[in-house]
Amino acid sequence: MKYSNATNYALHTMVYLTIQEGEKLVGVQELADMQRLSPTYLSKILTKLAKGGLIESTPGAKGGYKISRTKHEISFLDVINAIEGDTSLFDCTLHHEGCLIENVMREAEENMKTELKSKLLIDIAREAEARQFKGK
Amino acid sequence: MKYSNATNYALHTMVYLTIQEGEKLVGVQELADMQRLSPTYLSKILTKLAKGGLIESTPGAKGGYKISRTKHEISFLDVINAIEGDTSLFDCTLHHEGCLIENVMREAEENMKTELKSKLLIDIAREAEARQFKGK
DNA sequence: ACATTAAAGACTCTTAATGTCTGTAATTAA
DNA sequence: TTAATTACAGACATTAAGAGTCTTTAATGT
Ligand code: SF4
Ligand code: SF4
Repeated sequence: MKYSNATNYALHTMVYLTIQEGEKLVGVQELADMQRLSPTYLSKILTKLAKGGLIESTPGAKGGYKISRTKHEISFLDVINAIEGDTSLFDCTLHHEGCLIENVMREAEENMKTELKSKLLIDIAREAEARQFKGK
Repeated sequence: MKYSNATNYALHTMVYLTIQEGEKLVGVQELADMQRLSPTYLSKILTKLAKGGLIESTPGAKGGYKISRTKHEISFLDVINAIEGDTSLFDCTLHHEGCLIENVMREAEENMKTELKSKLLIDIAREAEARQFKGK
């Protein structure tokens, strides 16, 4: 029970794209080099992010990816959901009416997700930039 | 990224054992029937719970399982950890100094876990009994 | 036209989860 | 002492998901 590596790659990618300035397009090659991944593999992850509306892609020469226009609202949860899907961690298919076990699990998971929803990429990106500026 | 079925089985088993009265021993056969599982498979799960100190086993004829003496302190988190291990959900092996991504993920996970730690089996068991009593 | 780039899909490989089967050791009952 | 019952351990098979590669297609700019 772990988050997939793909989620990790997606988060790195998203932070990287968030930091980019202006409308500059970044190709999958650059993103893959940064994380030492195969471009084709990362490509699938990027497609998921694009389908989730978190990034925008431009095909063709000089094409690439850039962060979505909703840049300032994208949370960690958004990224995770785009990759992992937004299914519940605890999946009892039976769903008995008013199940106490499900209630506990769901509530706990909810606590995690509200936290992930409150953390925005833009904040992390700013913090990362600030550190770099301080030379730390 | 889901909790394993084993965790589900473990939770049901633990609630069931918590509800048992006195020191009555319950065999794996009964526990397996209850959940419509193969006894041998459930046996492995029970062994994990026993190793985790959540239940106590007695071998031999008339043997079986009963809830641990720490009955009143066992939380959902205890059960989950006994089955899934207590590793982190987000496993970046690199662990860069002061990583912002890890910080966010760890904090969110912590929120879930504190919730799971606060929920005790005994409370769920009591609630379940109360419902039964009310005929609901 | 040609080079570049994202997108899609088929495919393989690896790993973890799920589950079965068989045998062993401990305990009780006869 | 023997037999039945039960937990425990380990080998094994099956399945499902994740991780990753390769090839082809479509879109875009030069
Ligand atoms: S009681 Fe809850 S967890 Fe158990 S089978 Fe029913 S719905 Fe699932
Ligand atoms: S920055 Fe954080 S998440 Fe990324 S590789 Fe380093 S430790 Fe892992």
